[in-house]
Amino acid sequence: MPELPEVETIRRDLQRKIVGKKIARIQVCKPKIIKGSKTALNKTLTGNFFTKINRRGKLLILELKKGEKFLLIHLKMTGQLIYQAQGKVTAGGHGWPQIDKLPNKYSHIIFTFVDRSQLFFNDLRQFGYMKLVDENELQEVLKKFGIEPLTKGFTWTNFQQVMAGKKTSLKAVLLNQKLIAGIGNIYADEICFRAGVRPSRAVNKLSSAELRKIFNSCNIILKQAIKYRGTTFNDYVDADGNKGNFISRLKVYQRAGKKCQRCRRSVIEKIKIAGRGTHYCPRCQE
DNA sequence: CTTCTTGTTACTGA
DNA sequence: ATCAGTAACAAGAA
Repeated sequence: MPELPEVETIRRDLQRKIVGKKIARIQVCKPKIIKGSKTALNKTLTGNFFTKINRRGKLLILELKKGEKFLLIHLKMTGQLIYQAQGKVTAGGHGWPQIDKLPNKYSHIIFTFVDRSQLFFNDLRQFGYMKLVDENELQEVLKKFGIEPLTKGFTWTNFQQVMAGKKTSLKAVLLNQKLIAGIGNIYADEICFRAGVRPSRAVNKLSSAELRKIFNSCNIILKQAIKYRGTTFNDYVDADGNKGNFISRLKVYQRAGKKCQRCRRSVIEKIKIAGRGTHYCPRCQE
């Protein structure tokens, strides 16, 4: 699932690959992916180019020339953005092709640039979307996001303020995009493990020391995951179609029933919190 | 066949 | 106001 580290990896890839490249045409194979007017989107994008690729939480914000319009892209669970130069198979690594020949049956939107290179929006479950917005609409959307990890605003003081008085579980708070932006199910579990705190704990019952560990773990886990270009469990790939490498560093997520690598004694348990599968070590997490 | 998975929003009931 | 729980969206894996 693309969470902050995966979306950030794609953002950096696209920033390098498509900024300044003139769009020749857009094929909309699955209209429902586009929220709002399809003709307006087509008209605005064709012949235009992106000047900058930004991100807020798990949302990509592609800025168009003169900054008057923005293309929002959310990948939800199974969305992919894969860029290919004309006639080139860029995917692979170890000589094995990791993606199908594109477009495939999940390629719902296709951008073709004037140099004949292409950007494919693939989405198996079709939950992801694209939306064209103006500056005002963008600000409305951005208002709903909580503090952004790995930025200047993600301070210990702000973090404490966000957590203050929350009676709900730590897991629910970490997943709540209105409080902290960008953390999803994988990294929420990994952050709790690193902090040594059970995700089921009520936030208002956590000590200041525990909160501090959670704050530090947010920074370390997310930074590390970006360094490893994200986690591929099912569908996530970067803009070249390559898998992320963080999966080998996962300590609890998808390790239910396996021995904890830290204490080497307990077995990772899986329960449901806030409606989500939640993994933790009963010995390492209090 | 059923159940589970996940990001987000919407809705209901406490 | 605040929170928990669930349905919905879709498709595939087990």
